[in-house]
Amino acid sequence: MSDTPVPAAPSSAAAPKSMDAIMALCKRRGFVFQASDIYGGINGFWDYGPLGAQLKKNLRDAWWQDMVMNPAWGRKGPGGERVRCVPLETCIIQHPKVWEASGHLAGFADPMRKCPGCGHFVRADQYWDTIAQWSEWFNSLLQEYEPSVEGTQHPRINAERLFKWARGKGKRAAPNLALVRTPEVVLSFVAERIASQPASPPDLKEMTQYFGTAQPGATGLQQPCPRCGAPLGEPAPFKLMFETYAGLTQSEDNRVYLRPETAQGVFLHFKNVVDSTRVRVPFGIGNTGRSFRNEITPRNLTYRSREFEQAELEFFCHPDESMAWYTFWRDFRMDWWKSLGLAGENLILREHAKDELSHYSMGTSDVEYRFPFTAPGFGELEGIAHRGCYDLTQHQTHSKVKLDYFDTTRGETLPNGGKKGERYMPHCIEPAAGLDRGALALICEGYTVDPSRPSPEILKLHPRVAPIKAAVFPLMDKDGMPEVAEKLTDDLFAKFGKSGFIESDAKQSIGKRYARMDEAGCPFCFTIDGDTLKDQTVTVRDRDTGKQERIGIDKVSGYLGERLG
RNA sequence: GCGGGCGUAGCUCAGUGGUAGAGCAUCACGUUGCCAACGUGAGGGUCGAGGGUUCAAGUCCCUUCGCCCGCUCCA
Repeated sequence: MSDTPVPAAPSSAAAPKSMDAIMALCKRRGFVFQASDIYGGINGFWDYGPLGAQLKKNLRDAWWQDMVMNPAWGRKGPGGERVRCVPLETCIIQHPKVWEASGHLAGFADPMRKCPGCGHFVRADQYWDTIAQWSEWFNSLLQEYEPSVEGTQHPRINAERLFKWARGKGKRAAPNLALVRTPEVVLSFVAERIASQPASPPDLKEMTQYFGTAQPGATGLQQPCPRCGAPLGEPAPFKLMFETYAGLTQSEDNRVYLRPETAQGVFLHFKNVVDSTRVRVPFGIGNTGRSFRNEITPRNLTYRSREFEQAELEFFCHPDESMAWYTFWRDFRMDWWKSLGLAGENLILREHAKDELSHYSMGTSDVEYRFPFTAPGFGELEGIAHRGCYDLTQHQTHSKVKLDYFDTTRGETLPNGGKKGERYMPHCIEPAAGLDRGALALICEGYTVDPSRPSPEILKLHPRVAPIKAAVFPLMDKDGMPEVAEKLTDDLFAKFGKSGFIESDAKQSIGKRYARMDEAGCPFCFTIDGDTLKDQTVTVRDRDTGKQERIGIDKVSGYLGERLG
């Protein structure tokens, strides 16, 4: 160690963490590997190494514990009652009609049109909306039109102004637009069109297509790219759901889909759960599992991958209470992520604007984390959506099975003191978390470079999720210390092995062993030294501060138990 | 899908057509004994993959795969 003064570590806001350094650590220490690595990798798929697998399992277990087994840490719901949830585990492949009912099939099969000029994708069914709202050149060109003849949709054109636009502004805004490339030719086709059918002049849409077409006789009218003006290619369905076949033949009849979200499996069993479990609305059903989306652009390690794991709760309640439950879960989910170490300004709750909501949603919030690759912006960790009664209603309609609920605690009071009951379609609040994104956020948040320490890279994982719970080191590999260390290791394994590794290492210098544990995110190291043999005490070293204290060897498991949460 | 950058040891990277390299890490032995100590040694590479040019390719050309960044997409 040098004696030269070390400058204070820059604050996290001033120096964004290096994603490259985080990725190197992930691979070096076995958190994340590229899937099919030795075959060159496969785009959009990532595997977890030993530490990553355990980190993610700890995150999943924490979710399971805090959302299903002891929901919301025992917080009372809006009505003052205990929150009730039950677990469920549903298949990745479900009946294909499920995705028809949920809207995923239609939504996912949207034909996309690709621009050969700039590679831009446009949804075929939203072409005119897109061009009117987003296209710079279109809106610039629009200003060159004369006002339309009163009472018609047909703008009048002024060939001279359009020509000037094509030679000037158009060149920059829409370099590939036919009108810009060959204005004389295009304008002559337009003049021809107007002269041939004076009774029905071209409207704005037709005119726009003329401007995007170099040879209408040869190609027919084409639709120009909203970005660069080149004629868009043929619509092709862009399927965001993975497909396969269940059965002997690869026929249309046997086509099935890998689920793009776990939630639908839960809705399908709403009635089964009510009928088989003594639950009453309000209650929740929790489900974790893999989902699949054929993302166009997988990016940023596990942040957007094509196979990922969700942890979703579908919480069913009476429509009148739904907003209160929405608020309840939204606030709890934020607190939950904070409790795992994502405290501070890197975590925000973002309420969606009205125009951002799905047509059925009465409110949606995202828990968002400032990842190094999104900074200064944020990336979604979890969405908490008020889905109304949309899903149950959809499945009721498509399956023709009644999914409404008869609530015997509501309705008029009967003469005998009971309630008449009320039949209604429950509303659903859905906190849906991405476990891979969560694990990645924990790694990014924990990753710390402290140049003042001899081992600058530290992974400050919360003890509850840390894959290595503790390390036991004999200071020297002799004089009876290894034997004491081995006994303590066995003891800690028995007590804490279910939630993480207990490391033990006698090789190399103590500093090197501490440093290795810092980088792997191990929160506590217990060191057996010469004094241990005399007075039965060990030193505890804290990962985040490097500070040490001395405790009795018989107090170690209690000490650890308190802090692992 | 487009544009740009990159791909050489576990990690970070050098290598300017002519013998495959360094630091760190890993392992062994010795020394040391509370913060990546020191010494000596060892293992580890189809230079992402395939093809081409050349007497000769990590290096030049083509194709392809993957990662990163910017667009784009994200029901």
